[in-house]
Amino acid sequence: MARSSFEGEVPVEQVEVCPVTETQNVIAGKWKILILWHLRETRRFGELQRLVPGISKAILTSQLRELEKDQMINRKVYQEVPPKVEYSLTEAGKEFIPILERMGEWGKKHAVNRKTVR
Amino acid sequence: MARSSFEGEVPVEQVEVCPVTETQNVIAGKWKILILWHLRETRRFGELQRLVPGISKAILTSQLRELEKDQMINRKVYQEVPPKVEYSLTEAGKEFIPILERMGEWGKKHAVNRKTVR
DNA sequence: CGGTATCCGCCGGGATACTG
DNA sequence: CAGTATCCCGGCGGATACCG
Repeated sequence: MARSSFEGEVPVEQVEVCPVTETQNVIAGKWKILILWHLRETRRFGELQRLVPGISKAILTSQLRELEKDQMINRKVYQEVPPKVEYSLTEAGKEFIPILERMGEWGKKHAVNRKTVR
Repeated sequence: MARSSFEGEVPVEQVEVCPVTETQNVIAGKWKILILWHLRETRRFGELQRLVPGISKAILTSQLRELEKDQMINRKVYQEVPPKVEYSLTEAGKEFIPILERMGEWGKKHAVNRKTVR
């Protein structure tokens, strides 16, 4: 997969990336969709942890950091004691919500009884 | 995560599944989006392998089997020598294409320079 | 309160060889 | 031509303990 360093191979830079797959990668984390969904309203860290049942602090943090890197969410730190951090959607994140809604409609109609375990 | 068998725990069946996440899981395979995209037209196995550069027979087969289980694609076997198998989208699969298109638009606009490696 | 740091298990995907 | 059958590896996600 263009990972070789043989001479004559296509340089990695030239491999064309599919924007659809790139988009999929942005939301590919196990909890990211739920997180984005709840971030339609600004939320604090602990609030998110309550809203996403079963997630640990460590994992929630890593998912949030990745979403932040991909510029889906903003992270606002209030310098006070006790600490307070607020997360919200960026413009890109907001524009993604309609897609989530369409995925939800499709899912209710078609992905109800899926067999593949994942 | 509701995997325990402790008494008093919520039975797995009652755990509410998010239809958006379920939808995400359907297309979560590394090559599935590309495969679905090319299957807008009916394709043969070897054709798909040429259209999805870098995928092996084994992996292509597994991705196709999963898509089939999730009822995104049809698999039609022609009983002849040499073998011939045609893949096509189901109705559910066809209805998913518009979502892929919207993901593509979003991706071209926002996911161009992502930092997260995946 | 909102995080890090560390360790670890699982499984999705890759390589390769073989087949009806 | 269109697949199986194996073996293997990296990395995501989970558990737990500690921190400013």
